[in-house]
Amino acid sequence: MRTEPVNGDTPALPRASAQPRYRAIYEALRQKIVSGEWPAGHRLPSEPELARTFGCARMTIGKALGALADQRLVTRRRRAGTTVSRPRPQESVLEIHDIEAELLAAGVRYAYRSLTRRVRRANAADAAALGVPPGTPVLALVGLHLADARPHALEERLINLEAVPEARTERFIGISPGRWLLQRIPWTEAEHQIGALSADATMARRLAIRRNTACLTIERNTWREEQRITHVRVIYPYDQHRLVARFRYRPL
Amino acid sequence: MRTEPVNGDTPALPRASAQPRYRAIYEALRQKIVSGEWPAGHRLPSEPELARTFGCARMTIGKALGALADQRLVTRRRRAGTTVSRPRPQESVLEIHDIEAELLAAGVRYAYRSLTRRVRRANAADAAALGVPPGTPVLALVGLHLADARPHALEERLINLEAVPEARTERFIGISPGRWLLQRIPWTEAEHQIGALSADATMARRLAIRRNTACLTIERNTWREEQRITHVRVIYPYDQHRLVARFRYRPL
DNA sequence: AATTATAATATGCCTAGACATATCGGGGAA
DNA sequence: TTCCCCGATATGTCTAGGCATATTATAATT
Repeated sequence: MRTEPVNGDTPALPRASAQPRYRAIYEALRQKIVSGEWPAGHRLPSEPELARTFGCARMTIGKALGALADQRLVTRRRRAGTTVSRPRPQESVLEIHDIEAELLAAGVRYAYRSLTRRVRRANAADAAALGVPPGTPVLALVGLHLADARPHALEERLINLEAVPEARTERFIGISPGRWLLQRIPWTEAEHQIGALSADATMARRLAIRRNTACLTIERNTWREEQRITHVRVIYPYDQHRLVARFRYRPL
Repeated sequence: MRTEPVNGDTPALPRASAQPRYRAIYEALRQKIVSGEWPAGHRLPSEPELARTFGCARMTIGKALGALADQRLVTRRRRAGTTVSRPRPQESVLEIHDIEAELLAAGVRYAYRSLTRRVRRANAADAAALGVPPGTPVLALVGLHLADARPHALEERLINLEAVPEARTERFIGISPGRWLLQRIPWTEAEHQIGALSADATMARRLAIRRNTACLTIERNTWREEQRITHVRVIYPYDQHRLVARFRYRPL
């Protein structure tokens, strides 16, 4: 297929084409699949065969097929070969962003206002939410994310002071606790729960909305290896905010 | 570092260890980062250096470093080298599953009940939701996802009949429209919006909940290449359902 | 001092060949 | 027939070496 030998015995791709070879192959194979020419269950040619067809080394084919497998477009099994997957399950991923970054990206003036701040030993509720033994020292924060000086989201946060002792004296002036934590602690695991609730009187007052307005809630737990770092619940008035995510086929 | 030569001149890893070498290297480097031994901004040794240290080929190191880069733990730039990234942004991904698969996984009896079904030419609202010109033939469906014979979620769906003409005569008995579509059409792109709303009278009746209950909504648009396939809005009573997602560091 | 060429360096991509491993099929033994 | 072993096959991983390209540091020039 390819017809441009170069110097040496292994032509190292003097391509005028801007994209690497494995990607061109990835695109070509992907096209066969999404066009329907290769339906679900169709078996692709073997790596050595494709290598002959495309005139490249087997490893290059392997890289392209590996990418297709990463995208779940094909399934690969030794001896059985590579087959087109069933249409992908109705399952996708939603990115959950840092509120501050999100607002800044939208060109809005962002601020965080701390409402309450308490250092205490974890009570039963704290212990359950944060997943630490009762009595563990925690920092409990409530604050407001402001967009152009208007309430945008309400945040209720617990920080495990055993994991982050520096937080005990931090005042969170001009920086949100989320940002502050991220500049210090890399998390290795996170759990999210998304739900809905009707605003109670306190939430309504703080967010400047009517009582019983339907709100979106996001709870997030983060770990660093085995240690719990923080638990946070963010409450968004539904009419001001929607989580949006778009998933196009990633061109690698 | 490695001390077991094999036959030939290129020992092809007769490892007793179950994991491939590039993964062991990935783990070793990752440990340095998440432990804090290599803080953000730290520059890693170059590929040739690491290859000497670990006693393997440069390509194997490249695979391990590439994996770290995929996980956003490091940043790689030519000539500049590989550096430890800033702690990852507060951003994550949430998996949105097929309702049916989700319920089955939870060991619950699942059923779909069709409530209304209309074939029509797209009115203004249809056209806006589905993103097709007004007048395009569409199939409008409303149905209920049942868990153990109790209402679990309400689904409002539009299907573009130009993209999926077979849907015109399909009755969706015993199979949900989502499932049915997925068995036919692979989608290549999807957009999700998550929001909250208060149940109106109709929703409340269909879902057997009280009016004004806060509900979670998920809207999803899917494309196949450039063509719109379907638009769906699913409404979950908040007290019956939460979206949960957990993200641990993926061991490759 | 500011700008521009140049060399060095680290990653990115590729090749050809090799051994490793899972698994599918078929043939032979119980 | 049923079970087990064994060869064939396709992918998984690895090596050693090479050219390509972006970027940075340095030297030369204006």
